Amino acid sequence: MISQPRVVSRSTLKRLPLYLHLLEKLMDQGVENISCTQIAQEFDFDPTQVRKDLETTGAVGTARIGFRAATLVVKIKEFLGWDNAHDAFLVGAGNMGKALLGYKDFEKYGLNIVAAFDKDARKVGTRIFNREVLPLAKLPNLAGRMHINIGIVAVPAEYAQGVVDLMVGAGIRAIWNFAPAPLRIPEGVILENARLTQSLAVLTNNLTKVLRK
Amino acid sequence: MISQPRVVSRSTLKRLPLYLHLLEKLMDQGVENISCTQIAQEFDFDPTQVRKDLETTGAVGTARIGFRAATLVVKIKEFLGWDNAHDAFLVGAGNMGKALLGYKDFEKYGLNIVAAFDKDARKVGTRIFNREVLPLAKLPNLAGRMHINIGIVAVPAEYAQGVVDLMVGAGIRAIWNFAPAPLRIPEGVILENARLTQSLAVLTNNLTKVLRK
DNA sequence: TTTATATCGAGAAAATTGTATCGATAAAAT
DNA sequence: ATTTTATCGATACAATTTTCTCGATATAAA
Ligand SMILES: NC(=O)c1ccc[n+]([C@@H]2O[C@H](COP(=O)([O-])OP(=O)(O)OC[C@H]3O[C@@H](n4cnc5c(N)ncnc54)[C@H](O)[C@@H]3O)[C@@H](O)[C@H]2O)c1
Ligand SMILES: NC(=O)c1ccc[n+]([C@@H]2O[C@H](COP(=O)([O-])OP(=O)(O)OC[C@H]3O[C@@H](n4cnc5c(N)ncnc54)[C@H](O)[C@@H]3O)[C@@H](O)[C@H]2O)c1
Repeated sequence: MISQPRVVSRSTLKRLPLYLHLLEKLMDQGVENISCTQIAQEFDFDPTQVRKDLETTGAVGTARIGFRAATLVVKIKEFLGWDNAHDAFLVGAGNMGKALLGYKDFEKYGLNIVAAFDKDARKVGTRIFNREVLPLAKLPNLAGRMHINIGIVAVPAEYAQGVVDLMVGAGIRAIWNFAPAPLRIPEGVILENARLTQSLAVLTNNLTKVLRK
Repeated sequence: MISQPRVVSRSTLKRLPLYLHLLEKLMDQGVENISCTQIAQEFDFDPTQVRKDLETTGAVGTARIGFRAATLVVKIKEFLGWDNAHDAFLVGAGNMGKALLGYKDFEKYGLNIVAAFDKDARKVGTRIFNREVLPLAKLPNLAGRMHINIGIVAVPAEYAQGVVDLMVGAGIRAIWNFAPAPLRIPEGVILENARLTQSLAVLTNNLTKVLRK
């Protein structure tokens, strides 16, 4: 069995997908081996940092050669839980919900959205990117029967807590939240916020500083 | 003039929008003053951390009372550059592009997407959420004339670098990138990646760890 | 009025994260 | 065959970020 480090920093975790995207691109181009130095150059990171990040996945390299790209991809995917797809329910088939439903690459990232839910009667019964839009009332029962672990929240902020409570009650273990609202979850449930506004904040703050000069 | 601290950490910058969302919610409920302790409780942060974050915006509180919510909102928005809207161009009117075009709250966050561009002839000429979809060839000229500072990249990864080069050539100063590709930009241009897969990586890694137990 | 308490603001301490150094090793160059 | 070079892996060091401590202050309670 592979023994993994007990703690991984969030920063490391967030850099791993970057490496993965790069590795897949390079492999398409026929690259077989890659060094931390090369990876670091692509992102303007420190090579040692890359090495440490890769170390957490359990990958081992060889001096003067680097790491085998194929092995690295497998190791990173394993580590992130992207080797087996997790089935997920999405609630809120609005603009963002539709974009997520239409994103084919999620399968590569271990995410398989199997159904959507909405409270809008006009949306219920339609199909979006080949997934049925179901009434919210059906979520608890279905989530249990289908062993759904991941719930995606794409409803307006004021309804987000209600949706989360429903999901948690239905046995969902991990929540990916797109609403800009602080959510309360019970111990043991995983909450991850995909906050676009945080990213935007960094952008506009930097831009403002540059423009003020 | 308000003298701002020279350096703000990215972490602080990313927490500020969280506070802002909370403050706006609380103000709707009639709250006038709020302490760092209260804010910290909402997010499970350390109160001192919140106090330091708020300090960077130039806000000052009073002992035993806390901060005036209204002042805090203004200060944070000022600091993030969300007090005046920045006009932006969006390239790639696909699933994600449409979601972004349809997001009304961006105005609150200082972002005003004024036009969309796409290379797909079937999309060009249509309107999405009341914004025209224009051919890519028109971008350089229009960006200059309209003094566009922000470019949003929502095209598939393999085309992202090309779009960025076009934007930079057109004088765009800041790029918000949604494609999972490492991009090269010249000195002085701001690049911010809105990488959803990073957030997903944290979620699935945590979930995998829990499920393995 | 006096005392208790919550909070700010500043600075110190601790923890975390990132960077540099160095020996070992494997390939390439001489 | 020997030297040089690139890289890994381990460890030490540095920077940053978070958390703790404490005095000052403003309100509320006694
Ligand atoms: N669109 C974006 O680009 C964007 C960007 C950042 C954040 N977000 C956030 O994502 C969330 C969704 O945004 P959107 O643009 O898709 O909004 P939207 O209004 O287009 O869609 C919301 C959908 O949720 C449904 N809904 C509302 N309440 C519900 C409930 N209680 N149960 C089930 N369904 C419910 C609505 O019927 C609608 O279909 C919001 O919280 C928004 O702030 C969106
Ligand atoms: N949809 C999602 O939920 C999601 C999530 C994460 C990341 N992303 C990323 O966002 C980007 C867009 O994703 P999407 O789902 O909207 O894809 P999409 O295929 O739906 O849309 C892409 C759009 O870009 C246009 N386009 C392609 N090349 C172009 C070019 N050179 N110039 C101008 N327009 C061009 C296409 O015509 C299309 O309209 C991708 O890089 C994707 O990886 C999307």
